[in-house]
Formats: sequence, structure tokens, C-alpha cells
Amino acid sequence: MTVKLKGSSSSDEEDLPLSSTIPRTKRKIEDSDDEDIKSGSVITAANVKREEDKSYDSDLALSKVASPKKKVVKRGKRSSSKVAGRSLSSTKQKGIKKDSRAQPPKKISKRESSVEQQDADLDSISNEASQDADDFKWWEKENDDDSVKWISLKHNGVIFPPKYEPLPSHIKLYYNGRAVDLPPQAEEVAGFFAALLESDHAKNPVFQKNFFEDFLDVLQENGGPRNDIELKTFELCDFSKMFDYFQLQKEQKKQLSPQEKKRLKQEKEEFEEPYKFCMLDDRKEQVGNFRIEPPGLFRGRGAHPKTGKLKRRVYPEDVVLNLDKEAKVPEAPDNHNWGEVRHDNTVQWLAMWRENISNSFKYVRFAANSSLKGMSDYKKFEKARQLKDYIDPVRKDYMVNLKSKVMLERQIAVACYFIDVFALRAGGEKADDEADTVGCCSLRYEHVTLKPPNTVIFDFLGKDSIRFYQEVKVEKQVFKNLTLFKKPPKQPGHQLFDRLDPALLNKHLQNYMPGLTAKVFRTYNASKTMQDQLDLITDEGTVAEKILKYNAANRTVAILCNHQRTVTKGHAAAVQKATDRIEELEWQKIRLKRAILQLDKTEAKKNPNYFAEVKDLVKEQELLIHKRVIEKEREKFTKKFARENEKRKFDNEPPLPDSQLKEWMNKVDELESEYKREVETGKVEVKTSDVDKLKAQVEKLDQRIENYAIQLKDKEDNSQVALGTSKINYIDPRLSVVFCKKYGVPLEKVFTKSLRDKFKWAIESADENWRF
DNA sequence: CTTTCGACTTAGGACTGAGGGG
DNA sequence: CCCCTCAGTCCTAAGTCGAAAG
Repeated sequence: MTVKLKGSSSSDEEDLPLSSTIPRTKRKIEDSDDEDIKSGSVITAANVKREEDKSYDSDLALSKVASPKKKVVKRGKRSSSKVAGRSLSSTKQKGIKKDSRAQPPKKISKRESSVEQQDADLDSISNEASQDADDFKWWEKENDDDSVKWISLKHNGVIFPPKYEPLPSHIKLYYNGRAVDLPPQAEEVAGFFAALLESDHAKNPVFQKNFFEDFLDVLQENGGPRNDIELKTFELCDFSKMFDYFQLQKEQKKQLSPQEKKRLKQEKEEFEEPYKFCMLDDRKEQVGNFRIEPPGLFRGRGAHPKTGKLKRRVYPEDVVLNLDKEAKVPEAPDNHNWGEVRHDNTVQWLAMWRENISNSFKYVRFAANSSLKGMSDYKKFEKARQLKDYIDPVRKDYMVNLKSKVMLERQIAVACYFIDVFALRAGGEKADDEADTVGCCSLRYEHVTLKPPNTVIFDFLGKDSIRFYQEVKVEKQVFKNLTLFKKPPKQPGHQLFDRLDPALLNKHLQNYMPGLTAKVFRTYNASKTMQDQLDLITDEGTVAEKILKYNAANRTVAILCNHQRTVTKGHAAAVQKATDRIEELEWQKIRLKRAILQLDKTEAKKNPNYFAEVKDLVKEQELLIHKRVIEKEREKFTKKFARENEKRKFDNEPPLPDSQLKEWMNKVDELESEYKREVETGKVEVKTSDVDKLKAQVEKLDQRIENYAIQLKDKEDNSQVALGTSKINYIDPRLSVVFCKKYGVPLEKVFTKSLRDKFKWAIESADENWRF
């Protein structure tokens, strides 16, 4: 376990050796702080100067020698000359059209607000709208001030999850072998756990403990088990009957006839229709998450202390609605009342409630394709583009400040370097009842390992407890500073940047550019990287090849941002299967080559390279392949037999005779003995005497092997990388639009339907010459 | 000032249905 | 054609950051 220094109370801090030496105020680097003290010299201003000069020179030497191949700075970002000429774009953007805050307030406010009129308004949500959101081109309008988000806002409220349906009386939780008669409220909670019985959560002791505590609470509140069984330990609970029942239900749902499924789906659609849309400034716009989150067990990520706790049911009384003053307030279901009705047009949520796990708010908001979301997305990317014009001084400064005499400034410099070069997040402090994850400012001693002369190993859990592991080379001075920041008495558990927090860092960044914060760097560097990668692609090859290259560029960005996904359950198996298949194809190829040699011995001399691999195949390996191939064949026929009979049974036909299966199996046996002979005699039983034909077959196999190998590599490369997050949040969509336009790639090959909706503004505004 | 709150973006995993290969 | 895979969508957790509260 580690000790947290920051964020803990001051009394905790007093126990720690560092507390007295490092108050969190700005001050000069003192002797005890600076690594240079090791050399025994007292650091005066002059001394510092001299020392710095020396190190500056050596840094320079280092960069001179190593810069062409070193990885000190990834992605060659210091090449700003290309960017410089384009600096007007961000200013240009501002003056597209003068049209101050162009929403139409007059119509609504003047309007009669009789009940009938309002009903008509709401109906129009699902019928035709006064204005279709589709032809509202907000991005062609000037909009500087967005503190007011809307003038009018009408919606139909939210959908609540269905009431709990008690299980059939024969489905019970068992305790120590006895059926427990639970009150429905407690049964529901037990059911939440039972549903997860085969997931990893159910095996997590923290999850079990948290669940069990909350479960017992609910049980207590509702009078305990009705048949007086006292539940004491989790281990004696048997949820399997409940689990089985849920499985059965799932199965039954699957078994429904297609028509039945369709009908149910349509019913659901019809019921949800009114909630899917709202009227925003008289335009019909989509609502995002209009369903209130159902109760369940909290599934925290990573080692979350609260994982497994009961996420309680939300009632209308917990919900705050937000609409305009004239809007008809939708009726709360079942004679309930809304917690509150608000008319706050400075926010973009339609409803909210407080959740009970961390006591924070959940919001019902507009969908990603809405104008408001689009606007903030656009602004985000414009802000990132703006950074182009400021990045040089920012970088120059942090390089200079790496040598600042003020500790805080050095820490800021290193933090900026990390954020810029390695795309770290800001890293706010976290509470004890959250998972222990970190970002830049919250990095601790143990998260950074230093390997002289200038290698840094990052190893920590970031957002969502995703591991960040990188072994990188850094600027010499960064390395020196890190050594300094880790100097005793600092030890594991202590903050690396003990003077720093995101607020401070962001305040520093605002000095360069209004609105500049740590997260802007991620957007900037992601989009910049994408631009650079796309620039490398030429207008050659097929559309499919271009898409492959686009995805490769996308992957570069995803890796930069450390966007990972856990390898799917079947991944290892899938890779093994693909590898096996390639191996089998290789083997087939070798057999063909052997056959060629048998037919014409002179071939070997004519082209020894071509036949080299024939000798490479080891006998043991070949035997294994044989075994695998034969096994697969047997399995294939067994399955075919079973499936065929299943079908016949369904069609009321007589099953296939066993003799059929036997016949198939005999064929496999034959094949098996053929292979056996082949190994014994070393001779392939050739079916043709045409050498050219065989060669053609070899060629075909080569092609197939190649294809499979590429597919496999792609699969491997992508197995741990999630491309979606960067595409959705970090890469300026206009880059993709330009790429597609320029190279004749259909946009739908890179953007799904929902992304095309979300990025409508980009699709319609970017021309071929647009650059990030 | 520092801490907490509120509102927003960013994130990976679960679920599901369309389409691609055997 | 059928199965199975995987892309696309849904869900909601977990960040960031400015502003209010203390």
C-alpha cells in the first residue's frame, strides 16, 4: 500500500518526513532540494547559473548527437515552420457572419400560453416541428457568448425503469441449503447479484462485501426474511437458482418468433417516441439518455472501494426537470410528483437526479447530434487549433523553465512537458473512497522510474484504471529534475509534483492563451498527429487500402492517448486459430513443393531458394499439424451430423443413419493413413503430373497466407487499442472529411451514421483545403 | 486562499444486430 | 444459407475544470 501525501489531512502530513521540508508554497530551490548539492557546492545564484550553463551545453551536445534518431520528443512536433503560415485561420473563423446570438425568442414569448396551445407545442415534438433541426446551420452563425444555452426548451420528461416484478414463488435464494422467503425489495437486490453470478464482479471480494451489506440493509428495512432464516454470511448464500432462472428467461426471449420480437420492438419504439425528442428554440432536437438509470449494483472500474454497492431506484421525487417557463410540465408517472421544476437556460440538461453512490448528479442531456453539443464540440476543436499559434512560446518556456530556480516553476515545466509530449491528463486529486488512479499532477514517486542517463519508465493506472506503461527517453534536464523531485526524504506514496495541482497548472497555461487548459493539449496533439499522419498518405491504391492507412493513422493517435481496450475473451484463442490456419497453409504449400520435386528432380537445382522451406519443416511439427487437421475434420463431420439431425427432427424427418457418419469418418481415416504414409515414406501422393499446375497452386497458397498474415497482424495490432475514443473525441472531424473528399473515399467508410450526424457541422463546413 | 459542487467531456465494457465468410 | 463475428450502439463510470462555498 502506498501513502498519500497530498489530499490527506494536515495531521497525517505531520507524520511524514517530507512535510516540513516541502511546504506547498512558492519558494526558491534550496540546497536540500537541489540535486546539485550532492557535489558539495553551496548553491548561490551565481553557482546555479554556472551549473546551468554546463548542463545546458551538455544538453545541447546530447541533442545534436542524438536528435535524428532519438525518441526524446515523439512525433517530430518541433517542426512548426509549416504551421506558421496558416496562423490566420483561427482569426478568420470569427468573422464568418455577423449575427448576434441568432435564436428566435420573439415567437414564443409573444405566444398565448393557453393549455391547448402548449399541448400543441408538445405534440409538435413528435410531429413536424416549426423548424427542422436538419436545416439549422448554427456553424454559419457567429456565437461568442454561450452562457445562455437556449430561449425555449420543451420536452416530455424521462422514462423510468419498470417496476420490480417478483420472481415466481419457486425461484428462491438459498441460505445454507434452505430456501429464503425474501420480501420483494430484498429479492430484487439479491437478483441484481444473481444476474452477475458468472461475471468477474461476483468473484470480487469487495463487490461481494459491499453488495452483502447493502442487501442486508434492505432486508432489514423490509422486515427480514419472512420465514425467519437469519442471513449472516455471504458465503452461505446460493444465488444459482435465481441465476438459472434469468438465463432461462433470456433463452425464452431469444426463442420468440421473429414477428413477436418485431412487435415487441415496435411497441417499445412507440412508447419511447415522445421522450426521444425535445423542442429547443423551436427546433426539434434529439435527447440523449432519456431513460433514468435503473437500480442495480454499482460496477466501479478497477479497484473501486464502493464497487458492488446498491445503486438505488430513482423516483420522480428525486428528479429535477429543466424546461422553459411556458412549457407544459410533463406529468410524473403514477401520481408521483417531480422533485423540482427548474427554468435554467444557462445549462444544457433536461433533467437531473442525485445518485447515491458518490452523491453526485446524473443528467439527462441532448444527443450528440444536437446543435448545442455540436457547438461545444466545434468550439473545443477551434480552441485546440488556436493552440497552434501559441504552442511555440509554451514549449520554449517550459524548456527554459526546466532550469528555473523556483521549485514550483520547475515542476510546472516538467508537468507541461509530460502533458505535451506524453499526452498525460491533468490528474486531479482523488478521495479515499475512489479507485486509486492518477494523472500528471497526481503522479507519485512509485509511478516514475528513472534509468540513467535519461530513460523514464511510467507505470501507473490512469482514468478508468487503464494502465499507462511507457519506457521513454526524455530531455536530459527533465531527467535531472525528476531525480530532484524524487530525492530523499521523498519515498513511495509521496507526490512527485508536490507543489502542483491542476488548478495551478491551468492558471499558468491561461497566461499563454485564454481558455488554455491541460486537456486542450490532448486535443491539439491528437489532431495534429492525425493531420501529420494523413499528410503522409498519397492518393494511390484502392479505397480499401486508403481506409487501412486512415485506420493506421487513427491508431497512432489512439496509442498516443493510451486508448486501450481489454482483449476480448476469445482473443488468444482466435489468434491461435488464425496462427494454426496459417501454419496449415504453409504445410500444404510444402507438400505441393515436395510433389513438384518428386515429379522433376532438376527443379531443386534450378531454384534452390524456392524449395528451401521444404527442409525447414520438422517432422515433429508436421505430425502435430497432421493431428490437428485430422481432428478438425472429425469435428467438422460430427457437428455436421448433429446439426443435420437437429434440423430433420424439427422438420419431422427421419434422422440420418449412423452409417452416414461412419462413412464420413472412414474418409477421414483414409486421409489420416495417407498422411501417415507420407511421413513414413517422405513421398506425397500426387494427383497430377503437371508441374506448372502445382506451381500455380503454390502461388495461390502464398497469396492466401499473405492475406491471413495481414489480417492476423491487424487483429493483433488492434487487439489492445481502441480507435473509437480518439475518433469521437480528439481528432478534428474535419480532418477525416478532407481526407475523404481528397481521396475519393466514401465518408461512411470512416464515419458511422451516428458520427455523420454528430459531425454534420464538420461535413458541411470543411472544404478540400481545410487544415487543422 | 482552499475545498466542494455542478456541469460538462471523455471513457471502456456490455449488448445487439447486420453483414461477411465458410 | 447459416452461423458467428465484430462493428455500432447503448450505458454509465470517471475524468476535467470553472465557480460557488467555506
